[in-house]
Amino acid sequence: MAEIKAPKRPGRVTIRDVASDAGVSVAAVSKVLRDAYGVSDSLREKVRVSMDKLSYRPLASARGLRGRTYTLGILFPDMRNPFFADIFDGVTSALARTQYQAMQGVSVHANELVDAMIDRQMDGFILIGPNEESLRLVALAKRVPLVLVGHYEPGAGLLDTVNNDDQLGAKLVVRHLATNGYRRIAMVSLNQEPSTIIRQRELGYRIEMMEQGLGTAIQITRSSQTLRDVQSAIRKILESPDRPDALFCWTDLIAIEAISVATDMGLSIPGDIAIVGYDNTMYCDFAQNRLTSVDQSGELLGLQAARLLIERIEGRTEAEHFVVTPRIVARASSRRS
Amino acid sequence: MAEIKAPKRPGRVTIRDVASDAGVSVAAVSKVLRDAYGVSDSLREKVRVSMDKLSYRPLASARGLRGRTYTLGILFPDMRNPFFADIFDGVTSALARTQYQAMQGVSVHANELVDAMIDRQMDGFILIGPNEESLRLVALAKRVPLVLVGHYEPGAGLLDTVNNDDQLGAKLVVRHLATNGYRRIAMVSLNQEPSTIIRQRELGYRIEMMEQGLGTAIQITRSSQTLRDVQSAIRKILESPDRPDALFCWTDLIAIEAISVATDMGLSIPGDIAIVGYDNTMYCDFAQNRLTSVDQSGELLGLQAARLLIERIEGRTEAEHFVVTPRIVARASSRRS
DNA sequence: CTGAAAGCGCTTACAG
DNA sequence: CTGAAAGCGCTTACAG
Repeated sequence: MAEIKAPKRPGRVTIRDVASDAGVSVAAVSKVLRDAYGVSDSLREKVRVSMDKLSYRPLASARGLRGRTYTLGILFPDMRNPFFADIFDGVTSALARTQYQAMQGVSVHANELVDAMIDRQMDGFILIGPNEESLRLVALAKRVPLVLVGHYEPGAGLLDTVNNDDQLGAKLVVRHLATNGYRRIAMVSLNQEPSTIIRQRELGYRIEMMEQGLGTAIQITRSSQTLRDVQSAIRKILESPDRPDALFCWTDLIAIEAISVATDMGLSIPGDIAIVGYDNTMYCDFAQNRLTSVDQSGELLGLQAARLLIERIEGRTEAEHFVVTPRIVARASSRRS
Repeated sequence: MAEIKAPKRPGRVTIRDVASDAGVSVAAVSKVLRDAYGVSDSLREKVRVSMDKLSYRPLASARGLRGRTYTLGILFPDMRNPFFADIFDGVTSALARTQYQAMQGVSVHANELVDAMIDRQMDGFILIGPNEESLRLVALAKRVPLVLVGHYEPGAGLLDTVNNDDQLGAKLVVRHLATNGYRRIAMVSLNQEPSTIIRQRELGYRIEMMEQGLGTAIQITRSSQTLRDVQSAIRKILESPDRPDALFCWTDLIAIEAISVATDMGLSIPGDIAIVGYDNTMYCDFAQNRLTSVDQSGELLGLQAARLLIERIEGRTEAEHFVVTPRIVARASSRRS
């Protein structure tokens, strides 16, 4: 008739085991766990020893029921843009010496996934290049700590943002191309409406084209991100009678596809057409691409995003907006010999 | 003096709210949630209505404390290999109509991350190309449902595996190259010890080289995955006095780097050197690569992995090992004109 | 500084 | 078929 407490999670060491091993209360162990004050050094030491001895690991979801889970959600709009790996590297290194752990999610529309992650008690979120409307993002920030990478939301005091100066980046591209003698510079952009960074790049492109006296050559083509759409959009541009002599693509992956289409059509790069990307990903350096691109330090952006998010979670209430200055990295794809 | 129950999670609708709204017990709502039997249609209906009305979402971590969290961990060894995106697409589509949600993690060594994810109550794991030793993986499978993609573990009855026939894939490559007149076919492999799929590819390469009477030309170079190491390894191969006339790279990303190095050195592809990859990722099709590769249907692998994992979680105990037959996709990088 | 008790939002036996 | 109670592993006030 003994009371039977079947351990559901076989072998899992709980806070109770640690407490009894150390000869202290459960609450004391919890305090040591959270680095809370009000524990003597000797008690802390005893608990630490027991935790090590028993290889104790706190169950995040149990902690989350009252406090934090020390889990951050990092959301990407897709898995194929190589730039995101750079950002992720930054996040990883920022988290390395903390007790926070990153879980990633991938979804074109972050909304549902964020809800699912909130159900799973994430402490906060980094949204990379979110395709959501600003209003939704601001509403979300009311519920949970939020940092946006690649989305302008200057007015909002509820959330932090991390960006490069996209307008400047686009200007640098146009300036570089104009300096190299290109005139009919077209831009390949993205047709996702809420993307504020794309709009900034378009704006920078327009402004600098005017500045360079090339206003009449302004031509923006907006395409989805699917390989099929991108290819047909680019093909259409390159087949037009008044073919541009330079193509500014909003991200490297598109630029690489543009190189492919142009090559397929027998056009020489940069003789017949210059091609420039954005993000300066590893593919730019490959000899088959030699792609001029704008470096926006993805790793730095990721690092700052993680830092800002943790600060938020730990209590900061004023918004911070981190901006890095981009620089152009010229390669053969846009240099007239 | 009224009892104050401060709602910690402001605005969160709980199972209790639903129960009182529907006029039933908390246990009844839980049963509807879990699709458990022993609930009348009318009760179920009442509960459903209340859940919708209140926009109720169960808190996964609270569920996890006793039952499941309906969360799967998908672990990748890195974020830069484009093949993993194909696998992920398959996982995503398999999960679309289920209540399971995938969270991704990225880590060269899955071990620590899996522990962190177990702390976060994931119901099971898909490990993509794990770099862990078999013993550790088997031990892990004793603790939690586990499916391996890209790792052979035939003996183990505790875990499921999903693979393409890597040995056959490598044979197809050698056969294709030999048919196209290449003789000195070298292989660029990976120096990570526990990788069973790489060993299978090496084995297939060796066997088929012998088969083709090219045994004396067998040459395997093992490199790490860092850009730097890969480039210097390939450069060394291509600069050697008895330069191979074909390079079989264990994954597309390496092959693309090989194209870069060869191009840099002024070698023509496929005239001076043929290059073949593995995985048939989207980059193979680009005109600047035109890379021959082995298609192993990443999406199908991901789909099967997700299916097997859910089956495991829901009770299957015998192991299943899914194998897809690879096929070679020939492109210009290995075709002598 | 330390600990007993209540509670987070669910699920799980167990009665009825 | 339905529900009251105990419990999952933690944290949080609150006493002492």
